[in-house]
Amino acid sequence: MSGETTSAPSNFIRQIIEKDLQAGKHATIHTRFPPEPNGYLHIGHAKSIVLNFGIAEDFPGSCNLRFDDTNPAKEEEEFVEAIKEDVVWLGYAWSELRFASDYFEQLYEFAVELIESGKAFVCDLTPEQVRDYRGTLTEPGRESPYRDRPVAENLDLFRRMRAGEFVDGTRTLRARIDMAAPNINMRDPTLYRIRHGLIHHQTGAEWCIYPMYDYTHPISDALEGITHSLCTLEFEDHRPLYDWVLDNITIGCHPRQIEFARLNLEYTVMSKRKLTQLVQEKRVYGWDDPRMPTIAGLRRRGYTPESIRRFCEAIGVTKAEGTVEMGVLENSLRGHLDAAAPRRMAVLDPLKVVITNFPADATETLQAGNHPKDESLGTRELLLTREIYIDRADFREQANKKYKRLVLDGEVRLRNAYVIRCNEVIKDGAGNIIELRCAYDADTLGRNPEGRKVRGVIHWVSATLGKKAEVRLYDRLFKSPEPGRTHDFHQDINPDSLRVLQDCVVEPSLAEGRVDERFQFEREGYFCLDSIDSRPGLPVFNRIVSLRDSWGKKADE
RNA sequence: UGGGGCGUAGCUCAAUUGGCAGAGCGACGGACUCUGACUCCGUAGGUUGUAGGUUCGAUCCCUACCGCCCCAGCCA
Repeated sequence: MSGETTSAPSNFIRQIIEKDLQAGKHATIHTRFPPEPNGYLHIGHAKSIVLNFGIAEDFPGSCNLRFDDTNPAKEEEEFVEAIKEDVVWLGYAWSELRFASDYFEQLYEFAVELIESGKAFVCDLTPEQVRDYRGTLTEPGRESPYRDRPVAENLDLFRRMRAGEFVDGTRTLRARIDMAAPNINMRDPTLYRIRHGLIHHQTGAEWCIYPMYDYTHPISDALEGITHSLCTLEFEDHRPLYDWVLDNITIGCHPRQIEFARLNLEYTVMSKRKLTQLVQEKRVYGWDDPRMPTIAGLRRRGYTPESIRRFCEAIGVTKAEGTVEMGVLENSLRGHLDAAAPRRMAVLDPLKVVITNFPADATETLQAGNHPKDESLGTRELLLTREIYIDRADFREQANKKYKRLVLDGEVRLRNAYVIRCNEVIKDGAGNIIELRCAYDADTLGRNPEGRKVRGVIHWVSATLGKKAEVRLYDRLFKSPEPGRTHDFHQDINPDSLRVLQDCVVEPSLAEGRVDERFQFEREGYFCLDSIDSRPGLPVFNRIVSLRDSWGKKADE
């Protein structure tokens, strides 16, 4: 499934890079995407991926995938693999695959250098004391009593920290910067902490001290020759520390950190903490639940990599934080699939129609184009029989003139087939409509009837030859555009985010569908086979997104 | 109340760095149509957060306010 490639729109980061290139600062551009493997990637990460990999593609240059794996308490191999799969699925190839843990030895050596130059010290304060000494937003902090330890003692203590001589929480390595700095990140930040008993997914039990993000990230970037280190806004305060680290060690590279606003999407949550909760509390079926804003969820839902890339380019990159309407994501999929998806017919809420003047045992084979505007997508055969299903919503006993589907004593066209007239409505004892009796006009295949206009077109499937299917309709996971804005986000969970339709009937050609195919069910939306639950005998379709519907919005029912 | 950021149409973003405030999406209306889709045409929508100042001229420069976001993990 391919689409046209449009070049990514410019943004302030690309402009900075262009200027740096013109100024001769760099020969080529190197970026990186640095996820922490403590959860699955979501659509917000996609924004960063498209930005970083997109820049590497366009300038051109390279982009590494680097796992920021400095906290083994939260990280797992499962997430490493899931993240790699997501990046590949989005259509990108990293230049090099790295782990921050690849640099643990070098990180240690740079820490020794900082100690030797008097820029770092081993601190014996407890976590509570450190918090106390740090001061507040408005008051300066106090210097640690261990701040002026002799270099030799610091060296010895740090070596013994590594050797495992001290208990968790008893000592840290701290940068020696300025406890009175108005930027709290500069108040002698922690560089290393002690963590015994953890099995790191990459380094096993080799280390019992782990470096902090603020120390690890700039060095990892520099070691990889990154030219532009792109991150989200909350790290803006950390940039002085990023620069301080690189300015105070012997390293021949100083990447430029540039911050941009993270993505917020209406009617969903994007924080890993909340997504993890949804999974653990079983509010969804897993990280890949089709209602989740994770890449895995969107993939299972049926979103195409192309549509996600389009979306990321459409929303732009700035420093102004905002919330993007869900419709923008949906439209990116519609735009891609309208051009690319073959059309099919599926009846989601079947109502039997007997075509009384159609021979009982006959089957008429009709040719139908797979796409109204693209003949290259070919044609398929439709099987018309005496008994068919139409959607319950496509019939009313009476309706006003704006309603252009089937009414009693009215006509409608069966998509790709004939015009029928409804002559009789059959009801059960309770007054429910259970069947329609219609007659077809044999002279209306591929042409309009003489002397009258039939405005409506509805979809249908043979009742005897159609295949049973389950269809899952998804709605937004939350009822509120900003879940948890003023309260606990659980209160905003939409109880009707999943509707399962068991008795759907689809045209026979859909029985052979493959998981990676997307279809437009005409007049309904875009659908794909569920990759997990679909079975040969009972296909399960996910509705990726409905068709735009300007009718439903107008007050009618 | 310290520090760092951000305020342009309903949403997301532009505006050649001081020269008539635009686009896409959405909304609304219409045309077309064997998908109430797609496509096409059109309309509405703005005190550029507010108030001053500089200037012939300010979204842009200056000042002061206002609002929102982030920061006091041995998380990232």
